[in-house]
Amino acid sequence: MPRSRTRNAPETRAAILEAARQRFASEGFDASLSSIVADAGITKGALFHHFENKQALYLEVWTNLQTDMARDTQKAALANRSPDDPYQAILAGCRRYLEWTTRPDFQRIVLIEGRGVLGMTEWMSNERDVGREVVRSAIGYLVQRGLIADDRASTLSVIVQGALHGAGLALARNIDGVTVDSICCALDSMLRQMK
Amino acid sequence: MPRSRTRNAPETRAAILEAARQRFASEGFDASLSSIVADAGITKGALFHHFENKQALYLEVWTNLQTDMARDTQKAALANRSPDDPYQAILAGCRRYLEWTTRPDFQRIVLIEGRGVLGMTEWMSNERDVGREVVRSAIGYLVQRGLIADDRASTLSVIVQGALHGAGLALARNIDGVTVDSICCALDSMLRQMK
DNA sequence: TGTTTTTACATACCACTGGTATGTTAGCTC
DNA sequence: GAGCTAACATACCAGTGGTATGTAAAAACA
Repeated sequence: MPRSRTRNAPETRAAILEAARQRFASEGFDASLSSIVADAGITKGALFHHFENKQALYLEVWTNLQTDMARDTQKAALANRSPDDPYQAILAGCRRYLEWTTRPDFQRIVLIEGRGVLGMTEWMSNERDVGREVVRSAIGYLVQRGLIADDRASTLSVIVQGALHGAGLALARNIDGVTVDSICCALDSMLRQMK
Repeated sequence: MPRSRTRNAPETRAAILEAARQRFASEGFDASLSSIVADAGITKGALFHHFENKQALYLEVWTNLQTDMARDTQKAALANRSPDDPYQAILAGCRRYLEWTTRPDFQRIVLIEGRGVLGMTEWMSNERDVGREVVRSAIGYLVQRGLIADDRASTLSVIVQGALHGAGLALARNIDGVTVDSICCALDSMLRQMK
């Protein structure tokens, strides 16, 4: 039933995004727009007024989750800086990231479906990969300290990001022998041995 | 136009799979079944006779690519065994895997869309992850040699797999400073320092 | 050999989807 | 207070995955 209250564009937009996040999290991209607009209490007209198409809506949900995670992860890292151990902060960020991978909406929307929905063009070419930027800046921090060679930073970044990604998925899948602690332990020695 | 030749189930099935692989590689899961059956020279009746639904068709295309890659990778590893350096074989396998990540169909179907299409249930719960088995057996080889602790094998496996995955995607995305050689070099030191 | 059953498709059709074209109304501008 | 625009609602459409049904050939069986 369409809402009777006076119009309020930002509120409507937020309602759509929230409904979409929940539907996409539970049913994936296949979640119908009809169900989303019903949850949001509006109609398809409103949805297509605020978003160009279904992909654009998904992109915004995906981006929001991604940036929230990045911000939170970076916050955790900064809060755990230690003057005599540069790795402490990064490892704290890793641990925080692993917490995010336990969130069902993050799992499905960011880890599982996102890349496929956004497609080759969106996902592969552009610089929307916020996670990579975070890892990259963490590695840059180690480069600054002289702990990693400058020309290896890019390669090590993608490897660390991939490792974190795989570890998060493994946690989500409850793979035997893989725990948050076992991962953090492995990452610890892995990072400290990188040069 | 439906084919006029006498019926041949395996051939029809193969034609569907081949047409599906090409369409899924170029247009993604959104590729319509109409276009696939047209390419294969049959009708939707035949397709739904051989496959339960679109997902099942995709699953088979995905599985075939995955197993082909696994076989090829393992072959490359075995062909490069060296009596005095156990890492040689594994690194050869890694290099071969990176070659696979340059194939457009492998990129899109396995690396990008697969996990999303198959969905949480198929992808997360079951043991269809052939890549993980390959990495796991490689790590198991190092465990046998006493180079890695047994209880760390699982965790290190998911990390190595994730690193390879991320590296492959980075190559596909042409990220600055990331080359096959830079990755192999990083993996080399990473593997040798694992314990 | 004649009959029945099953396999391997083709055809016709349907519910539903994302998306569009067209209203309609509240609020702001001048 | 006339005109314009933002913010929706409504009605509709082409195309989709999927199904129900038809059918001919092969295989199984008598």
